[in-house]
Amino acid sequence: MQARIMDILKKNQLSVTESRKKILELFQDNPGALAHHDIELKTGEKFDRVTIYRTLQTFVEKGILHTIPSADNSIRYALCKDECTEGHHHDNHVHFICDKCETTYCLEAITVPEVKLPKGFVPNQIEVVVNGKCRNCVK
Amino acid sequence: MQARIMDILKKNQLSVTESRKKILELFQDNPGALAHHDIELKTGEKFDRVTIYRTLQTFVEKGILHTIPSADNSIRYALCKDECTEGHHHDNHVHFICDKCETTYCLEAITVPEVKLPKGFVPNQIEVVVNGKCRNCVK
DNA sequence: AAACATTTTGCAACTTTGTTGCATTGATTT
DNA sequence: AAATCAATGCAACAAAGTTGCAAAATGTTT
Ligand SMILES: [Mn+2]
Ligand SMILES: [Mn+2]
Ligand SMILES: [Zn+2]
Ligand SMILES: [Zn+2]
Repeated sequence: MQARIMDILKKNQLSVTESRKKILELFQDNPGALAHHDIELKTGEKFDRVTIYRTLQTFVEKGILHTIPSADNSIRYALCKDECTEGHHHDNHVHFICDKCETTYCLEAITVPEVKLPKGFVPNQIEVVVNGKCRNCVK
Repeated sequence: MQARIMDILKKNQLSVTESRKKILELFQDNPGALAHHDIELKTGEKFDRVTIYRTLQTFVEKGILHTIPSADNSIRYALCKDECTEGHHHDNHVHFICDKCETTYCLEAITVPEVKLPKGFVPNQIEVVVNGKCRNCVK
């Protein structure tokens, strides 16, 4: 695990710091996505809020994390697969946000469908976010 | 136009106030979606920020406006079609956010595609948001 | 392993965004 | 036009996000 984390940082030419290690570790240990606020809680006052903002920003730029849009004003972040590189994300999978437990899943196996657009519109990225009950909350 | 606006408010049993009329008017005159901040600007200090928050909230609850998720922490709002009612939205169309001019379009003609989910996940709502260049910015 | 150069961090100060309670104002009903 | 009820604006706050800068940590060179 620890090795994996170092690798990711090294590969992206990022210096290995406490906060970066800890935050990456959080994402590796957590099944779902995390919002800024979740990270603040889970790191327990250990790092400054500003550091967390900057770390997340760096990770997104480097292609280590991707963002998941939402209609509740709290962007969620999740680990990218290896194909993502600096400035070039390829996270074309569907995301699922549970209405009950709020867990956000990367459904890696479900790729986003084709979408036909009106004449003149040129797509760059397509986000598909599904809300509903997750497998733990459905019952 | 003015008639239309009164109708909408009346139909939803909302009292007809300056702010509600003005904000609805904004949405009718604007082709795309608007974020809270846009509305503040376009109404020019005329209404209290709190009033705008509450008006938007009311309109969403009543099925007059729907929200469009984004990954930039600013929810956009757009007019619903007539089928939407209190607590029951049916805005199952694709949204397009232009990377250049930031305009957000409701592509009413494009309905959201089917999405197969893993076993145990029960969908409630599906949001499809496309980023790219709009017909005015492409060229 | 020390000294140097370069990043990253934490703090402070600030801006922006969002929330809540309450008195005043405004809209609707009689 | 009075009475009733709902919506607004204000104040005071809480939460989220930004920026500049000195101090600390990291990586690199000797
Ligand atoms: Mn994902
Ligand atoms: Mn729409
Ligand atoms: Zn759940
Ligand atoms: Zn455009």
